[in-house]
Amino acid sequence: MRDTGMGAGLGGESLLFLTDEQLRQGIEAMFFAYRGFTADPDRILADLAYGRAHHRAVHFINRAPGTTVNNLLNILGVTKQSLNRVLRTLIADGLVESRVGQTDKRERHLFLTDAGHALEQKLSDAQRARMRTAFREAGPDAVGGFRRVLEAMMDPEMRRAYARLKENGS
Amino acid sequence: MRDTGMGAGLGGESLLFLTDEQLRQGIEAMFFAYRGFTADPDRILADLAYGRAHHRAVHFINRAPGTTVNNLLNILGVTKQSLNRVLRTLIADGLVESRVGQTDKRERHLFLTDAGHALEQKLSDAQRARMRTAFREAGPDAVGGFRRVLEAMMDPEMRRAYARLKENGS
DNA sequence: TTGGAATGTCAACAACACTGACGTAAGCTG
DNA sequence: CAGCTTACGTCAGTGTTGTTGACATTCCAA
Repeated sequence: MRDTGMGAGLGGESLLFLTDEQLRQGIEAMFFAYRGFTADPDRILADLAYGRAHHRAVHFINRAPGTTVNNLLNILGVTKQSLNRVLRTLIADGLVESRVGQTDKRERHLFLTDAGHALEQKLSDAQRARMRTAFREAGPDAVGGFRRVLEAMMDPEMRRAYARLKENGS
Repeated sequence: MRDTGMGAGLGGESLLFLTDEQLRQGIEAMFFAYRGFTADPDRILADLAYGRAHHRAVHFINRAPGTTVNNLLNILGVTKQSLNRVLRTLIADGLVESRVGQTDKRERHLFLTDAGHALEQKLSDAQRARMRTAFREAGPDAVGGFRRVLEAMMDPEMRRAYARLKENGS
């Protein structure tokens, strides 16, 4: 509060992007964009009697193969009961394999089966296609800004999880 | 397909942001950021026995006072039955007023009451605070890119709705 | 004026989140 | 070894939010 905008050595006029109206537009942009973001996978999932929760599980198991249930729980931010319902169907349908840990036998390590990889591919192809189009349309500079704002919007804990996954993938 | 990246006169190296890995990171950034985006209002709503759907309804009624149920339906992208349940509780609790249309008596025009405005203020204060922090952290250029990418990610119909709201607010 | 389209409401159901309680197996610690 | 904790799974119950289906009201046009 009581920030007149001259604190960080920024000229007052460059703070136009912090007006309430600009912030509201950012909020609405997030809302509408997220709908587009999930629309394509949702259509695919609807035919398979799966939902968004299954998509998320498959995505992160693919991203971090061998991850434990607890780890996945923290990333997804749901209760174990909720995740368990999803994992049970994925394992029953042969998309995910759960292996007892070698060093710690209490842990279950999760892997995608071939069928699981096929679904993951199908879902992420659709989602990446939209992301690719959006990135191409907006250009490289915009993509950098996009990523910086999103990162700043995350809870600190999620920012760490996100950073860990980034290292994982590169 | 078969786009070698030289089409629009861009050098090959500036297309690094379109690699699968970059796209995956964009996807995960959206996922984690959206969680942060909704976290603060969710906390407030939990105490009031309301959910995200109530927040969305209140937000857009505030944004376009007098809007019809049908109009709100299109913006929110849910069935009228789903919206109706939410509106019913909001009206019963005295946060929203529903007035029968003058020219077309089938329509209901929606308005926030004083109590409704108070809730909207409380929710959007929290959400704007996070957005403001993120915008400030990322800087004005990043905000422009953020908005451009999000806009490109929307379904065309939602992009139009978004543009209409923007004009409305300015 | 009659029949269809548009608008909105009520009822029932499914997906997915939550809490709370409990059970089992495995690891850790005094 | 005994007792505590951790990791995972499950059962039962509840709430929000989405869905379809059926229906009433109102408007408009043939």
